[in-house]
Amino acid sequence: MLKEERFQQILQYLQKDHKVILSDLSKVLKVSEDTVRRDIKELSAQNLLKEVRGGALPHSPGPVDFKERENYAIRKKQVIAKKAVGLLKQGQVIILDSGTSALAVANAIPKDLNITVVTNSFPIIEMLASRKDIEVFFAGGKLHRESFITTGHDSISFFENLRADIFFLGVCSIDLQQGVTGHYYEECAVKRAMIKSSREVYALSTPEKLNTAEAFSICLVNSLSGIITSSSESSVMKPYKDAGITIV
Amino acid sequence: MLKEERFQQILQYLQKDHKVILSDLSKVLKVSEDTVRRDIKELSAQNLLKEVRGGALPHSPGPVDFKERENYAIRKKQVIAKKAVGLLKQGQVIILDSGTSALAVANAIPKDLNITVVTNSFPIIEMLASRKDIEVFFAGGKLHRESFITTGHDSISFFENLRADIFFLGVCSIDLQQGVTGHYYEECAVKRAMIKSSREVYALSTPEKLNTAEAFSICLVNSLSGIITSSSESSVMKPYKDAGITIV
DNA sequence: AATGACTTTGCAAGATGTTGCAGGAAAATA
DNA sequence: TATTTTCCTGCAACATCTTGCAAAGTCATT
Repeated sequence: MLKEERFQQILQYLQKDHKVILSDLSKVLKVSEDTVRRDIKELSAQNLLKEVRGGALPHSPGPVDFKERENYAIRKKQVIAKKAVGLLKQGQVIILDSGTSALAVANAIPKDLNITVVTNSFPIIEMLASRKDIEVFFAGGKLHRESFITTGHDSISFFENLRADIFFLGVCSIDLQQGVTGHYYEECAVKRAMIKSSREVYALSTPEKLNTAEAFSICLVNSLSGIITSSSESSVMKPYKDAGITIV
Repeated sequence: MLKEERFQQILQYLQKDHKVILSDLSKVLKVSEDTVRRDIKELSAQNLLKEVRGGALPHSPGPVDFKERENYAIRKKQVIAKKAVGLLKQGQVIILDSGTSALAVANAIPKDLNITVVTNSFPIIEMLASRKDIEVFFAGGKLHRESFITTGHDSISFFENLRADIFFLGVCSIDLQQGVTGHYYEECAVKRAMIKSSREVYALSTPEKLNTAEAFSICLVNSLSGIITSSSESSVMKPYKDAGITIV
């Protein structure tokens, strides 16, 4: 059985019984208790459960189906998120964009990384509110209700006065010719400022967003340090690789 | 049974019966009284309940749930909120502070007023997210987790570049001699900037906050345009009235 | 296939956490 | 004050966790 399979099973049991116990899982999954313990430690680092002595509990014992729905979207993008946080190094300053992909990245930030997060997205603030190990800065500006972010001059100038190590550009359309494009003018303007202020820029993109374009231009594909995607089909990514773009 | 499970159960019983008794819990949870005592001591250290001789009590009377408490507080402060929104005029720019009083004001803003709200409080943004008739600006800065606001240079300079009609100063201590004072240095610094940028400043204060003082000074009482309070007892307010302060 | 770098797994020894118990201290009650 | 109840402390037995290590497995490259 693959490690990821075990992860899924552990989370499933947790959802069903509202707790899991090391010795039980060891029997059911037919691996040693040590392995289960290590699995749980890893899942805990991803904020998917709470590690306790002897087993694990759901992270929030509150209303299950409410959080579940949000978690669903995040879990689907965990492949992307995992790749993204893999790029992070101790003490870095990162910019997190809006969108569920960026939210998944925020959720996946490991415990002991001591990074600083800068964002203009309210959902990300909510996600990181309880993470006392992460320093969080928020870019002020006008509330943009469609994306639940701030935009406008204030937001842009906030990012202009900043130098970040990595910027994770949230879900948007990517096309080799058109570059990266977005739907709202104001939002794209802020994204451009974020790009300018970052040493590296990684676009988070699910495969279906590739080879599509929207109204407003954000940047050319060669401005990107790389594209992070969940796709394993190399055929979709090949044109980008051929164009010299790093695919994570 | 896991230790954390016991914790949850103890808290559950506490919520249901408004008290728990060591000997009872010992029987129900099938552990020794000493263990229950140690559990309660630990929960008490986390401020989740109040340890008393022979058992434990809920920490604060009233709703335990976070959101519930928010609603509860808002309802209590509706008198203040109603008085506050009575001062508003079409098209004005207002600054809303942090705290539940200001949140109650945000909640009470009438539909057709077309005002612009500026704030550094995340709960207020959440409250106003669906109000498409209100233009909302948010002051960026460093996330201050205790109050769920932004603070620091960015936040202050945001307010410095602003001219508001009215500022509703959130819950804080007021005393005739000490003036208006607050608990966190950073928070107070932002409040001072808000005051400077506003034509009128109204303090929102429940009666129990009057004649108390905290560590950091925000302003003198004569810098206030008035105090908005729910108290109908004129005896409490008389010294302030005598000092020439408007009481709403 | 074979190689080498890397990850995963199970094991063992020592460290740490948890629990119930006993004896004495402290607080409430009579 | 005497008595009862509850609380704290230290301790021993036990369960669980951490760490390091070696064997087995995985993967890309040759």
